[in-house]
Amino acid sequence: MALPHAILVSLSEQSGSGYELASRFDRSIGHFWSATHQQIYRTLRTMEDDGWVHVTPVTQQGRPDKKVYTVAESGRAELARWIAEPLTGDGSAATDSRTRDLAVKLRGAVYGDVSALHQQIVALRAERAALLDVYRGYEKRQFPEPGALRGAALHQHLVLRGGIRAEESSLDWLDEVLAALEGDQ
Amino acid sequence: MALPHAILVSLSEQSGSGYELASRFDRSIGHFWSATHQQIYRTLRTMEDDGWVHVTPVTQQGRPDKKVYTVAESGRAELARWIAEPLTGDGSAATDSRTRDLAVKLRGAVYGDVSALHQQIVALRAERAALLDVYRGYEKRQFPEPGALRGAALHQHLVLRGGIRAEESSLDWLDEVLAALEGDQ
DNA sequence: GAGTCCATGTAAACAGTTACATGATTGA
DNA sequence: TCAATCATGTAACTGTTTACATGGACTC
Repeated sequence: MALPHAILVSLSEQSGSGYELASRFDRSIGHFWSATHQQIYRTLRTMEDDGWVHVTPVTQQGRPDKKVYTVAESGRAELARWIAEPLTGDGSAATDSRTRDLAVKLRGAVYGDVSALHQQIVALRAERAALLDVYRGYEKRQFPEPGALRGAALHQHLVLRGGIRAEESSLDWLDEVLAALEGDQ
Repeated sequence: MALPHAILVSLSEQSGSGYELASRFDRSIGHFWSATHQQIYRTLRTMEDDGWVHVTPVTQQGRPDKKVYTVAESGRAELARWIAEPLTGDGSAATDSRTRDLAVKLRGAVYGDVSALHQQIVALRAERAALLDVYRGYEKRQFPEPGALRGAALHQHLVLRGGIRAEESSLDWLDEVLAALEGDQ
C-alpha cells in the first residue's frame, strides 16, 4: 500500500496535523483514495517511529492542542525512492492499487524522478490496453448480437460493458498524462 | 461487503466448488472484483454455517476430491432481499463499494426485483453526477488556465482529470444500464 | 439546546493479501 | 523435468471500517 507515501506527498506540500491531513485527503486525491482519521493517526505514529516525519506539539487557545508533522530527511529520501520504484500489485482492475499508487506518485512527482515515473505509466498503459483487448474479446465471443439480448444475458453484458468503459477511460487518462508530461519537459 | 452475495449469484447460475468459484470470479465480475481462493473458502464455510448453501462432497478419480456448493432456499431469499435493499457505503469514488455491489446485483438481477434495482441505479447516478459537479468546480477554480500549467500544478491537475474522467465514465455506464433495463421490460 | 468544527485517541471487527503446505495428473 | 491445473486448507499479516470516548468553542 502507499498510505505513508500519500501522507509524505501531502506533508511535503504543507506540514500539518493528522486532522488536517484527513480533511486534505478528501479534497486532493479523494477521488482515488479516502482515508479515515484513524488510519492516518496510526500511520503517522509508525512513520514517526521510522523517522520519516518529525513532530512538533502545538498548544492552541480555544481549541484542542495538536501535533504538527513535518517530513524528515529520511522521509524525503523514501518518497523519492518509492516514486522511482516500479508499480507493484496485480493487474486486475478490481482492487486497482496501481492506478491509486500512480495518482499519488503523480501528485508527488516533483519530489522524485519524473522520467522514471513516465516509464511506469507507459508500462501500465500497455497492461491496461492488453486487459481491454481481453474484455473486448469476451464481448465479441459471448455477446455477438448485443441488440437482441434480454434478461440475464443482457445484465451480464451490461456488467462487462462497465469493465470495458472503465478500462477505456483509464487508458484515455493515461494518454492524457503521458502527453502532458512530454509537453512539460 | 458483498462477497457472500457475489458467491450466491455465481452459485445460482451454476453450482460448483470453491476452486471453480475462484476461477469464475476472474472471468465474470473480475473487472470489478477479484477474490482469492482463501477468501472464498472462508466465506463458503460461514455461508454454510448460516444455511445459505448446501455442500455435497464429490469423490473424483485422478483428481483431488471436491465439495460442490449449491444455493439453499434461505440463500435464495437472502439474495433477493439484498438485491432489493438500497446500496450502502459512502459515496467517495475511492473505495467505491457501491459500483462494485451494483455490478454484482445487476449480474444477479433475475434472482431479485429488477425495478427496485432500477431505483437504486437512479439514486447512484444522481450522487455520481453531484460528485462530478464538485470535481468540475475544483477544476474551474483551481485550474482556470489548464494550458499554462507546469510542474506540480500540472501534476495536480492531471490527478483531478483522472477523477473527472472516472466519474464521467461511471455516469455514462449508469445511463447505458438504465436505458437497457428500460428497453427490456 | 442542538449541531458542527477542531483534535486525538482506543478497541474491535471485518476485509484482503501473502506465504506455506500437500499431492496427484497432465502437457511441453 | 519443469510447470501448470485441480483442490483445499492453515496461519500470519496488513489494510480498512465502525463504534465509542472526550471536551471546549462556535453557530443556528
